Amino acid sequence: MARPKSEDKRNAILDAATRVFAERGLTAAPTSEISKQARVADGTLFTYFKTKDDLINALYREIKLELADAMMSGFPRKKSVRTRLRHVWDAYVNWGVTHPKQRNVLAQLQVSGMLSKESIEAGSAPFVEMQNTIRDAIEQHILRVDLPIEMISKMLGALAEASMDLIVLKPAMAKKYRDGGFEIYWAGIARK
Amino acid sequence: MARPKSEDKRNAILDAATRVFAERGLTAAPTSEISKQARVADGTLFTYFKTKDDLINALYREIKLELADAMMSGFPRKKSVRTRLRHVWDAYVNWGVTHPKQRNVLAQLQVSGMLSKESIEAGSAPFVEMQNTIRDAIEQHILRVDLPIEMISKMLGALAEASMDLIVLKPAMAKKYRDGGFEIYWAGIARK
DNA sequence: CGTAGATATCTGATTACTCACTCATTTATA
DNA sequence: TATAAATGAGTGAGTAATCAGATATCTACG
Repeated sequence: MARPKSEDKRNAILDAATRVFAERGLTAAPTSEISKQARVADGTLFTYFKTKDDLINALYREIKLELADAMMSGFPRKKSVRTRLRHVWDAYVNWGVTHPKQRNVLAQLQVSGMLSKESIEAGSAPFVEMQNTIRDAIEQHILRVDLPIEMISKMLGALAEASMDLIVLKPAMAKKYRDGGFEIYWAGIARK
Repeated sequence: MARPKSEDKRNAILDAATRVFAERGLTAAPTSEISKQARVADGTLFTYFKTKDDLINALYREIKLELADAMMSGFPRKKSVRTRLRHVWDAYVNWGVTHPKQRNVLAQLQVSGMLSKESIEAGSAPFVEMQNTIRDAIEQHILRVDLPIEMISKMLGALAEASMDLIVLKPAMAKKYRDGGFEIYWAGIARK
């Protein structure tokens, strides 16, 4: 290899893409604006990502990985189910509130229909540990027996996202929303 | 007025827009494709909606109104809080499942940043009765006192949307998801 | 009832513009 | 010195919106 690709440039492009996508929307954002903000020439973007679609898929994987890192670092494997879920909840909500652009882009990506099967698969891979926690919980009869496993994780995501929306709207109430959200979740899924 | 605009044509355009937006995405959808599917000339679209942006905002209001109709028709004003919320839940979930394109477009619109303040206001106006129900419930101490009112409605929306996603994924489990979703919601917000 | 005129809609070719991507040339690194 | 990356003007494919001419519908009047 005569001249290697630069990891820095790749990251600069992904960073710029996050900003521009968040600001202008996935399809309305011109690649020229992304290369400009990344301080590379228009053509350079295409040596790192063959097409805009490629860039979008790569960005999705990148952000998902970041999120998984944030959620799974310090995961209390040995603690109670409630504690483990609470950890996931807090890490998720805190990440979302502190990374609004990434969260926004992720939301756009998930409804865009531009993600390949492979990207979607790759994106959900880092979250297996959470799935295991929930399986555990069901086997231990801590949760209502009549709830399918996929509901438990889906509802956590839904309520956490809703809590983030509220926190962004009224940051002063952050603690109340974060705690209250988890209370609703836990009371909703746990056995009496 | 020499020649009146036709309500039929307007509706045909809005209908076509729903289909095309759902299929191709808000910004990727060409107005020419919309006029084609509506069986009017390219120019005609612009006598009914000055700009594409106008069309988008009008469509948002239209769909929101439909949804409000579906949710509030047959609303059991005199029944218990639980029954009233259950009515709203079922109507919402059923509408979403039977109107997947409208639901998809609505989701796109809400994160698009293309909606005017007026449209957003107009869109939420028809849902006041639901807000009143929740206010009632809080005053009657049926719900946990520590939950802010905006959380109650936000979480209903979030859990209902999540339930719809699951139903679309596995239609055979529709009843289980719809009932289970509401159970989680009610157990989450109600006093013990 | 029928006709004329006024006015607005309808049409689709055209316009002005934007964008993803290419490519010939220059530059940096193994 | 060989090779790949970097550059940015250029290309072709689209796109929202316009506009001049054709057409439909309304009102007024005989």
